[in-house]
Amino acid sequence: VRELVLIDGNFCTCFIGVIRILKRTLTDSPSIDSLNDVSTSITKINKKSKLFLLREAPQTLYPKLFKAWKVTHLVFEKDTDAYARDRDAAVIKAAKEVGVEVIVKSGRTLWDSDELVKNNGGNPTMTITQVQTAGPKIGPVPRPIAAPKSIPDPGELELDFEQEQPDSKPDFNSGPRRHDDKSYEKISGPNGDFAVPSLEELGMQPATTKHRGGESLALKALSKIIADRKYTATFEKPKTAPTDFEPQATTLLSPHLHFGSLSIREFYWKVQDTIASYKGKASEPPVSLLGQLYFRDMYFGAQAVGGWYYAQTINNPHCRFIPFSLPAKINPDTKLITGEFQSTDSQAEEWFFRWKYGLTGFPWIDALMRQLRFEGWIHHLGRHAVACFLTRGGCFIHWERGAEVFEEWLIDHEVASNVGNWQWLSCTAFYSMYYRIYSPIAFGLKWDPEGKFVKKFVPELKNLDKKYIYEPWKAPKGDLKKAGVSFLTTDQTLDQVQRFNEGLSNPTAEDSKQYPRPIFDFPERRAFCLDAMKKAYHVNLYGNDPKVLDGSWKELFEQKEVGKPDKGKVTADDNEAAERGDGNAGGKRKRGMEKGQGTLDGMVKRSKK
DNA sequence: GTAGCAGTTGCAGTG
DNA sequence: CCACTGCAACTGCTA
Repeated sequence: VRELVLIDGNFCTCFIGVIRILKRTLTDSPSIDSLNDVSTSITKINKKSKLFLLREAPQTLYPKLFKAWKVTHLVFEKDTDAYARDRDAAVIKAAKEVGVEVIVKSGRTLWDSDELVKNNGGNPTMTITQVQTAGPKIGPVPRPIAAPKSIPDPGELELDFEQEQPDSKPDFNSGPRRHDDKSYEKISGPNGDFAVPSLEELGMQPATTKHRGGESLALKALSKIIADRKYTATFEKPKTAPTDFEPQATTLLSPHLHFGSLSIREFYWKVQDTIASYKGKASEPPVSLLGQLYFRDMYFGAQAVGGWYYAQTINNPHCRFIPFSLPAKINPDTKLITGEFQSTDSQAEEWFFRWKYGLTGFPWIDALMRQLRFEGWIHHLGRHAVACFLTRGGCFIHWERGAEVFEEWLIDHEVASNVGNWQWLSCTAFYSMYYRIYSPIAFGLKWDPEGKFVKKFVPELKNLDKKYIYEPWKAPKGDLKKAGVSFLTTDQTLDQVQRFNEGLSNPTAEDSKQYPRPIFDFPERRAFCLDAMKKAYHVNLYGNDPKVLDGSWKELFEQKEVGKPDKGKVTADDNEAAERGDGNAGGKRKRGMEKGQGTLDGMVKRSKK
């Protein structure tokens, strides 16, 4: 983990932001754009000023900086991410010790996530309804505040202390880095001017994404959206095509919300005012534009309670335990995930890496994963498709593995939304209709029967007849020959995966006409997953269950196996579980436990019948 | 306390 | 092209 700290001004006000350069690879130029844009904006207000950037972690930097620059006030935005809470607590403590006044403002979400939780009975917000009830209790979303008209001069910028470099491990950027990271050689940057670093300076190759960052662009994009009143007022997420590109069907403003280059209040009120003045019938949450923001607040509210455990299954009381392949390794002392996964299933591992690099042999899935890797953004429904495919609707691989890939590549990545959506799609939290499974063939076909999206991102298949574009393995030899397409062997496919994993090969495979065969028979895997999900729902364990923690969950699943063929029995169990009334105390959820196994902690508060 | 309904966006088949 | 159903079936919310 490396951090860059942004500082401006040092008299009575001090504008401070923190940017994490974390697990960023091929896609990240919006972060750099955002920094440059805010710096330019500051200079426009005061020619002597700009964004002053120091290269050191805030936990170690601030205590020294407070003294060196005689800081009187520290102002920053509240951040409820688990890491950020720890970091900010350390910084606040250091500030208090030297008498620096700390002002924390909330503005990352519509409502302060801790307040939202308070107004939801102290519980994590797990449904959109809860957000829509709890939010307004806090009050209306505040109107955005205009940018300052003046900013004081920066003053002296002398640094009378040594730089402390962060740990070099773990180094998430070692893969895509092309030469040494020069950004940490000097605390005020290579030229001593506190400048924003370039990707080159960080040792990274040029970003492949076409998406750019910065407030100027964000406001322009927002104006354009608002100008289309009908689009803004009648937006319905499920009716937007995940296959649309240039232009995409949704707003593409999420990266700006992530980087802070667009105020969520600005967005909320611009949309709200447009709806208010719209003559026709406007759409409503959850499908409307504002509905999307409510979901974001929902995930932030859930994270605000869960802390570090929100982002993993183990020790998470709100995450259903499902025995997916490739679960995380756990530190037994902290019960936190270590960043590595258990590598005991070689087939699952092969499937995982082929999924990651867009080589599953299912063109719809591969196209989406390549769009993710090179552009850092995919449509929400596209994310659904690949997430369902990796987890409960295909590979049966752990959602944490998918979330890690999204964290690495998405330019709009936020822990709360990313983790929450992976839990949603894997039916481990927020959502439970696991029998609704996306087809890697039918879903793309529904939106894009011509296969334009696939042909754009899987150019190997660009000459293939649309009839086979979602199922090239079904194409007759003649059609394949005409399109110049041939199939990679498994070994060749794995070589390709290896090259991509090392960041070596030209990612677009522009000149290749070779494409993998599908990793598995989808209908077969669909049936397998349905069955496995059903079983896991009946066993009904959550991440904080002692049996999950100590590994004895395995026995429950084996016993389940024995009773499985008798369908009537399962139904009877269901009924009994429902009758039992579910001792649902203190957030410990143990619903529908299997008969004869009801000895787990906290579950046996049977309501008297 | 409970029954019935609805749920951000499934799919395949029918009319 | 749309609306509806059956598939086999989960859970929060509301009345």
